[in-house]
Amino acid sequence: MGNKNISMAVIRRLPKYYRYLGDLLERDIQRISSKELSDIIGFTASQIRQDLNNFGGFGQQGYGYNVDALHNEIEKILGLDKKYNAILIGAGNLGQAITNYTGFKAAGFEIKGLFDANPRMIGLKLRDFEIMDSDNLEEFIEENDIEIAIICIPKNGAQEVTDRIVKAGVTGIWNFAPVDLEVPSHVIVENVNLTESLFTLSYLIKDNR
Amino acid sequence: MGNKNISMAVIRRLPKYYRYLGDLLERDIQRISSKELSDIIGFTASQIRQDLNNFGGFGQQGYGYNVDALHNEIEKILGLDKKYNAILIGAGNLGQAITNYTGFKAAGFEIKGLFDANPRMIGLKLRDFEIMDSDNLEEFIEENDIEIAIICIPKNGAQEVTDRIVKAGVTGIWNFAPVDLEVPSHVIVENVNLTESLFTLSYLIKDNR
DNA sequence: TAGATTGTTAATCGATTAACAATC
DNA sequence: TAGATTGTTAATCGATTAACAATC
Repeated sequence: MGNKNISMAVIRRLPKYYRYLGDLLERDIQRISSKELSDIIGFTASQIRQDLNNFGGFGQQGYGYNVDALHNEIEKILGLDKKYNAILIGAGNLGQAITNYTGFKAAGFEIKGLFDANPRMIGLKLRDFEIMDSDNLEEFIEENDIEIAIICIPKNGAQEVTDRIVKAGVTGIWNFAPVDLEVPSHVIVENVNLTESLFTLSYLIKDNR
Repeated sequence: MGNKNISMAVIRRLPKYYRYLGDLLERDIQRISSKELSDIIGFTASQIRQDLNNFGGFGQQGYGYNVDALHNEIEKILGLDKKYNAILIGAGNLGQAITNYTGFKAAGFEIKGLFDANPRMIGLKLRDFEIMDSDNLEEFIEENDIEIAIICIPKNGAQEVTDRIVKAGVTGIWNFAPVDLEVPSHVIVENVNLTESLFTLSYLIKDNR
């Protein structure tokens, strides 16, 4: 498990490389040097070469990088070629928006079911799914080999639900609840904390005006 | 404008301090040392003291920090006591979820209007708002002293809309479109890039299993 | 006062940038 | 081959951690 300790700073730049390389592909650009990529992506050429060389020597001296090949390499590095079964917990406004989010396909995440604790939500249809009762979470996770859960419930129930789904076998969580979930070390949590983002914006604006 | 160059690393920890201090307040805890806070928040005590001392000496030797006072200080530092007029552009799934998001009040952001470019959306009611035509963006921004825009439109139109609203007076953007917007230096952009977050999760899971 | 804990300086660690030999 | 650009080592910069005198 795991490569030779890639730093989080590097990991968080990978999706950006992937996106910019995708843009270049759309514009039919075949080849790019670290210097040219630097100009459009905003990292230094040196950093780009350092970052990429954590994973392999994808370039060629005197030439640069083949856009398509590098795009493919990063796709593999990010694990976008792998498939994962996922569920979404909390079918409120945000949960519904996330359910309709088109980015899952690219990441190989397939939502297999939606859950909510609110009796008024249970049974409602959203996309191809009937919203299920959170009581049945464990059973569903075990029967459908669910690895990933997307948590879109309020702060309060989040830790309890996390404990249950982790016990049932979930090893990755995309967490939209504004809490730092406690999980065993084999479980990965990626947080999207809208409040923290908004407060950061507030700070920067105040500081700016 | 601006303090003595606070690093982004520090700024992004501030909302977390604020949140944990709020939790302590709810539990009626009056006083906390950097060591105790370290135990619950996960930063080192040393880092906590360093961070806070960028903004002032809020503690007292031999005592620690008064939770309520510190919470208030950080509130001011984050600019949560200030009011900002905002609009939301792109009233699709995500835009609707964001519109209903309760965190704005805490940040002092008041949504004054919703916009969409899709003729089928224009005129529809969402919360207290009738969705307006994006054509009227400039007029509305100028007449209502809008400082902040929340961008929830697809990647493609985002830069064009940004150029228009910045010209009309917007100085802060909460951007949910998966693009790096180009803005003049007086404009602040805070990105929430769901795809980048999801891809990071994908990497970590792949690397983990 | 004695004990506790801050504020702050100094030391360490890690990440970014610069430089350049290797090589296509 | 000559020119360009990588891969990689070394230098720098910045952020985190440790240490401790100041002080409540």
